[in-house]
Amino acid sequence: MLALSDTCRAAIMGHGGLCACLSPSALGHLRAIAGDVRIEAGQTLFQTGHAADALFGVRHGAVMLSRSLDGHRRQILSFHFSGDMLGFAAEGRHHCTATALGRASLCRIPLAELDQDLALQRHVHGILARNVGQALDMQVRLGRMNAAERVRSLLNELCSRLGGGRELHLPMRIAEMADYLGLRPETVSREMSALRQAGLVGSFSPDGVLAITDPTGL
Amino acid sequence: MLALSDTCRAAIMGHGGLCACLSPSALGHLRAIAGDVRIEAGQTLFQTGHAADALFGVRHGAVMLSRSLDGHRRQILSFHFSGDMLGFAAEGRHHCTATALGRASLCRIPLAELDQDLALQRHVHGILARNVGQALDMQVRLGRMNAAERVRSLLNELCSRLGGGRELHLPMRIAEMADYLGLRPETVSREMSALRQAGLVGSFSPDGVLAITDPTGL
DNA sequence: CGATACATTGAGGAGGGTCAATCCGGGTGG
DNA sequence: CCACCCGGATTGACCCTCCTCAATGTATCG
Repeated sequence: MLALSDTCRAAIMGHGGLCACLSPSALGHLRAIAGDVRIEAGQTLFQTGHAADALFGVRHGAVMLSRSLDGHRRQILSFHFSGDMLGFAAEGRHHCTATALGRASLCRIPLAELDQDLALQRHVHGILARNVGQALDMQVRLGRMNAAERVRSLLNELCSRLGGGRELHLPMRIAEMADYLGLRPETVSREMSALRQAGLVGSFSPDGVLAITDPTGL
Repeated sequence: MLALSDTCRAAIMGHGGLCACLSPSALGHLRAIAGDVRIEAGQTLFQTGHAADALFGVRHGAVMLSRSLDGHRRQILSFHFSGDMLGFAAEGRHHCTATALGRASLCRIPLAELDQDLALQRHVHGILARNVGQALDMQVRLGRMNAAERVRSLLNELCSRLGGGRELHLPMRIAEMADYLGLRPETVSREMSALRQAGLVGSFSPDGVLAITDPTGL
């Protein structure tokens, strides 16, 4: 098992990552206080309304945050990959549910520990501010983009966040993309087919690998 | 002119307000560092991309945050009323534009001052976390609600935030509601008419006053 | 009193939802 | 090794919600 600092450094994210831009001494402290969590695909890390007593950093795998409306309408709020943080809550209660998209491992930083560390606290504040910015991006997507634009912008986002050049490894299924974009799975599939016919992407293999034929064209 | 503490105390908001839950001594300090800003209807407080060097608290009036897509598609991200804070930015740049809905007065807290005050900083962190929660509410609205549900939830939100019992004073026009809800003005108007015919709301006078006939029915 | 700005209402059309059939790859069991 | 099954992606046909465009109503202001 890799040490916390190693796994977090391994994350490419220049921004948004927790450990990426911490000093060695701060990293040492963080390693001392951070716990370890592993969850299987589909399991939840926390649920809406649960008490929030820790922040989490994704080491490996992918986690999604979601909320459901009257039980059968689901809105996926965000995807979190290696190096990303999640678990921010207001008034001590989680306002969404965190579910693993595949097997995932995370580090766990108790809020009590966070209160002790001023530098870490400021760092987390910056991450939180960026989270707000991403939430606003989503509002524009959901409020003012049509289906084709939504799918393209999602692929763009995933390309830049997951890297991987011409092979985009999607950790989620069409159904999750749809619930993230405010669309139906059929609509997402149709738009993907349109992109394929336009020569921008290749085939979408069932193990989640999508070939990006024309990265700039997206 | 009212003193800062007075005007902020006047704000009813139990949560989300800046001054509401500060101790008298903290309030004194805040009054010492906070500046004063007044803007006319339609004027902007800051714009996307501008350097962010201060937070703002609404004293009187209403302010909206918005972002525009290719110039002619606008998404309104949030409305801010008396007692609300705005101006949170990531990496020192504003990621949206703040526009006054009517004549508005605000207090201005330089970020440099904020760095000095630990208690205030923690307080602001809490407000920021709540802002994230509201942004997630919007994602559910925009992604998974139909037109009727969006309009009703907006009216509900405004009722609870603006108070005023059976007379809801709307500081924005139909066009702004539409750009907030991801709809067209005509659609919002139609849904309002439907609520009127259902007996839930009364007439919508051109000065922005909407009679709430059945507050619980919403 | 006309002019302007905005809300309202109507008619028609398009985008995306809904439902159902089909396809496709992988796993299972004979 | 092959038939079968199963979950999910794909595709098609149809329909409904919301958008679009245009006309009308209405209050405010010069």
